[in-house]
Amino acid sequence: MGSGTPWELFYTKLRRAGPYRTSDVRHAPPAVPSRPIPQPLRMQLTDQEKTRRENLTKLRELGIEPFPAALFPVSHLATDILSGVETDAEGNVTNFKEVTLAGRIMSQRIMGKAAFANLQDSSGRIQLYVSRDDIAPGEDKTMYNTVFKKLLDLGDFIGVKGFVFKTKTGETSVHVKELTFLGKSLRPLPTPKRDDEGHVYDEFKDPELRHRMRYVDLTVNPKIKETFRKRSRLITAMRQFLDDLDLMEVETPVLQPIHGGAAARPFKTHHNTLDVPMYLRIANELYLKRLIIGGFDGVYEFAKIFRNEGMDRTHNPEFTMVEFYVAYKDYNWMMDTTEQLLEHAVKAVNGDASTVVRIGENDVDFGGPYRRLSMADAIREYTGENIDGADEDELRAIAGRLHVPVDKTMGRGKLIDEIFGETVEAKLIQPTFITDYPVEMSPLTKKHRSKEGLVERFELIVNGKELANAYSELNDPIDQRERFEEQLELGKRGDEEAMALDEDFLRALEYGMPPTAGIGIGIDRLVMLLTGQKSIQEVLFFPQMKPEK
RNA sequence: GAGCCCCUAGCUCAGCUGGCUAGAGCACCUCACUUUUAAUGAGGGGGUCCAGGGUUCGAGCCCCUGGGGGCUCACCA
Repeated sequence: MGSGTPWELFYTKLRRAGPYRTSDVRHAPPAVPSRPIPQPLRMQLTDQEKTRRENLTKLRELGIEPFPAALFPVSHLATDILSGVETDAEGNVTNFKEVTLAGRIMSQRIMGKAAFANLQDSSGRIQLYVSRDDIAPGEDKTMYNTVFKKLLDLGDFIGVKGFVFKTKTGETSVHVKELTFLGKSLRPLPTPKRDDEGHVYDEFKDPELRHRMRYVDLTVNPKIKETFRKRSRLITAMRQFLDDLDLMEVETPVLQPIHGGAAARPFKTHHNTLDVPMYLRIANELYLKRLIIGGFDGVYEFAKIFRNEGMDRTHNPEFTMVEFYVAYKDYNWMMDTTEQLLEHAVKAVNGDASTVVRIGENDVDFGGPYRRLSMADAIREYTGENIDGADEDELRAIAGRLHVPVDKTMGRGKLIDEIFGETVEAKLIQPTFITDYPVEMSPLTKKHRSKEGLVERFELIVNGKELANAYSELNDPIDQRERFEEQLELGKRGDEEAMALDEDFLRALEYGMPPTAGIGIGIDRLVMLLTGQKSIQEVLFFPQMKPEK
């Protein structure tokens, strides 16, 4: 490239101003002395990137600011027009005489003195019709010949003002009278196309690229927005339901000195001023119970939880749970409430009165009441084996007969859990409450009011997977201390997931806690169910990724 | 963690048994075209074939090592 071209001048200016003003540079991690300084600047631009930068410069030379500061007064969304257009007997559009829209240019079909383009806004796409003599009415045709045809690139944000009409082929379109640049795109977007039969060509589908560059994914695959809209509607509906129950939304610490309330490996960090180790929470349960102890009758929190464990299509290191705790209730009440909550939420997500969700081959109905089955009854029903009162040796024999793999370290509780998980869980497609778990697996749960060796706990299983976990909360501080001590023993034997003893929580319990029902519902898993997504990465905007090379 | 598969242009992909200057469609550039719609027609540019070693007269292709990714299975929600 010769010097002195607009591009070259622009490029030189940029270099003089300091490197390429992207936030990459400012927020780059400080260089580690022992390693080479990472080179964040991609000085090698592709032809298409160079062209776009040249176009940017040329726009400025023509007095057109590609990144204007002023607000742009949008009057309509694309879908408002597509769904609201009215025509008379001759097929002429009778409304939308003046509309102003803004969005990205996603395609251009130029035919000499006229052109069609597609504008994509947050609601969808609408076709634009641009004719030379309309946007360049005088002698000077620069606005059309140069600005529209040459300097406008796919992906640019523009605003248009015009009127609505239908083309010969009947497509509702905006006849553009005025075009405003709102934000130039300097990189070419992937260009998926769809034909009349709905076949998509050149789809942008590499999961890694889609997740790393979710902004591109959302732009070129706008359908995926629907998953995230459903996620948002779900959370809104759940919040509304919990508010209507007179529960209070609260926030509790993410940074915790002791990672309690669940069995999982934590992320460890360090607080400099206090000079103490800290953990990102693996649960918020113990804090919510402290609030019940403090006198709130009902609290809930939509909580980001962090667990330092494997990553796969159902596990992300950070995920979202809603937990709520209600005083003077028990797990039976919580089952009733959970049915109502999910029924309400699923209707909101579906957008109608339907409580049915199609999941794979099955229609799953979230309308209550759900089947309630004790763990022992479930195992009896699905395997014919009776685990009631079985000791450890008998359980091993049962596991053997059912071909459930077990190992020597497993105690009674773990054996029952394995038998259930291997033989029953996957078969429970419709929402089912499995109740009354072995005490060994549930250190925070109240002992069963009538069944020896069990606790008042339920899990909600849907489509063969756990969706929620709830208890009558253990409020006897002496029992709680014993349970923690059993966990400490497990920890000493090498169980990395054993729960830590939280002395302050025990102190709180000793001041007295009302009987309380509590539950945690995995939001990401629920969204996966309700949107038919098979991987958690598809229901998180920004799933955790390995660092980009 | 185990097994299988993949990495070639901005995107989606071909590339035979190792053999001339590595290809296609879309995107991009130039030209034509005033109701197109995967617009069309003509012409053009664009590549660290993931990286590094090896075998070979010759490697996108074979071998080794490393990196990245996907899928399936097992465990944590």
